[in-house]
Parts: sequence; structure tokens; C-alpha cells
Amino acid sequence: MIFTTKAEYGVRLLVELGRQPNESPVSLKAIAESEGLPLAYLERIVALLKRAELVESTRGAHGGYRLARDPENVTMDEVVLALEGSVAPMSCFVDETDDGRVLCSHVDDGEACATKFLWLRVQGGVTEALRRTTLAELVAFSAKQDVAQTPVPLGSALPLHSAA
Amino acid sequence: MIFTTKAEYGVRLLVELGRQPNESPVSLKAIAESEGLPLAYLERIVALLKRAELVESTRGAHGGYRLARDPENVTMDEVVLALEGSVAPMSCFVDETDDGRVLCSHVDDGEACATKFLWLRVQGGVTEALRRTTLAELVAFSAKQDVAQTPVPLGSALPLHSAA
DNA sequence: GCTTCTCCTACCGCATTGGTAGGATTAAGC
DNA sequence: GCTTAATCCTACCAATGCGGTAGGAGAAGC
Repeated sequence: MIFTTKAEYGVRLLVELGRQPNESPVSLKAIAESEGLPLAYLERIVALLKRAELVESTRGAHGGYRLARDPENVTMDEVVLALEGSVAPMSCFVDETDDGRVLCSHVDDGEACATKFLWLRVQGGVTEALRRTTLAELVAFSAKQDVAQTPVPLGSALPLHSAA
Repeated sequence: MIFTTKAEYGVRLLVELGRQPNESPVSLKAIAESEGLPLAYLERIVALLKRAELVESTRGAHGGYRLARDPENVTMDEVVLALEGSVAPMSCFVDETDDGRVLCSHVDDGEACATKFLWLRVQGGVTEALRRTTLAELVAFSAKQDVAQTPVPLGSALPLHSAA
């Protein structure tokens, strides 16, 4: 069981936005270069964050993205939900009812299977871990990493994945 | 983020074995028919459980599988670990070191990323939820479901997925 | 020796993931 | 008003992994 890179890249993007001191928007290109991520792919990811009203955008030259809220009020469960579409440990959980609640297909035939009992517990553990982690916490963590090493101001490209 | 059917089917198989009153082994065919699962696929799944010494097998006619331990002493974290190979929320966690510990690839380049901090928390939530759930608990749960409806002795085929 | 099992390995269709390409729209700066 | 820099949008594509199948070889009861 695994999250996709959407969650990874999306969270990194939000952390990068949270590290910006002022209110001026940051272009995706700057973030892509700073994190070493493909720009075109990031565009699709940030669209998910915008649809969930986690970021705001301004178009045109000198445009970009900024956080829509204070990082303290952004919990990771809504972030991951926006990025991955669902936080479900089993595929049958994804089939949702109309109001968005998860629904195990096994319930349909009147059979409350023991595995559903287990996956619900797992799902609870995941969402709880996500909910008690705020974006502000991650931003502070990454800032701490910076002073331990060298500060990395935006603009100086430091690829993470693709070795230079 | 999602578990595969290996975990689903494997846990169901163990629950079915745990429901057996006596010590005589149960054939995979009986379980496959009872749960409505493909036999050939179950064979590969039960091999994982046997390799992890969670089940024992006797070959030949009237052979089959039985639990290697008491259900009280079987926790779901080792079950899922045996079935899925790892309990990792992010793909970079799967690359293991030689002693089996998870290792985020970002650590290699001296960068302790904020996302790793998050995924470790998620992983902790998952493994904790799995560890505090025993097979005995799931067996008891499924038994309770039975008295609420009609008891389903093994042998009477009741397909779950493929509607008859 | 037939049948009923476990066991092993190779194969295959399909969906999803991660990523690319190309362009349309918007706005700032000159 | 033109250029430029940025968001937006959609179609496309290769690779991977998942769920499942096929076909058999060995083991043990009857």
C-alpha cells in the first residue's frame, strides 16, 4: 500500500509555498527547478490543490501560486485527500456513496466482512496521523533542516532527484 | 493509497482457517469456493503466508492448510507484511537496506525532507492499527456476523464477489 | 494407480501512474 | 499594442504492476 507521487510532490509544493516569507506569488517554474520536479506534471498536481481551495493563483506575468490559508490551519488529511482523491486502504472503499462517504462493496450484499473491520481501523490510523500534522509543522521541520545545513533560497536550483 | 487484493484475500483466508474448529487441514478449493475467490490466485497468496510461517500445509489427498499458531498470537502487521512485502506509504520507502529497515531515498543525499517526516507518521499509524488487531479478533468478529445471519459451514459454496 | 491435493513457473490483458506535448488564455512591462 | 511570462487545459504515451489464467510436476490417501 502506497501513496503516489501526487501526494509527495503536492506536499512538497505546499511546503515550498509555506516557506515564502512575503505574500507575493511563486511561479511553478521556480518550485519545479528548486525541487527538481517536472514542471508540466506539477501543473496538473497544483490544479488539484487549487480545486480544493488550498492554494490561490494569479495568472499572467509575475503570477504564480500562494497559500490560500495560514499553514497552521492546513491539515494533511485534506491535502492528501485533495491530491489522491481518497484515503482508502482498500480499493472497494473508493466506490463512494453520493455524499462522499466510503462504502465497502461487501456491505451491499449484507455481508459485513471481517476484513472491512480491519481496513476501517487502518484507515482510521492513517487519517488520524494525517489530521494531526499541519502544514506549519512541515514548514518548520524543513526550516530546521535548512539551518542544520545551508539555507536554500528559492531560485538557486538544487535538483533533488535527478543528480546534476 | 491502497492495499492490493493480496492482503484482502490473504486475511480472508486466515480468518477462514481460524474459524475451523478442529485441527484437520482445509483445502484451498473449499476456501476458494466458500469465499468466491479464484483458486489459482489463492495458491500464490497462500504461498506467501506459508513462507512467513503463518500457515502449515500437508500435501496429497485430504491435505490442505491450517494455522501455524494460535489466532491470538497472530497480529495483522506481520500478516500484511507477509502478503504485501512491506507496509510503506511511499514508494521510496520500499528500497530497503540489508537489514530490512525502510529507507527513504532522499536520505541518501543528506536531505531529510519534510515529506519523509509525514510519511513516517502515516506509516506509524498504519502499523499501529495493524499490530493491535489480532487474527482472533477478526475470527470472533466474523463469527458474530454469522449468528446475526445464518451460519455458513465450509463446503456450502456461497460466492461473494461473482454473483451466482 | 487413481484421485486429490500442494506447489511452481510462465504468461497475459488491463488499468493506472508518471510524464510529455502543444496550445489557449491572462496580465505585466515596455 | 507587442512581447513575455505565467496559469490553464487536454490529449497523448510508455512503463509498470495488478489480478488472473494455464499447465503442469510432486506428494499422499484410498
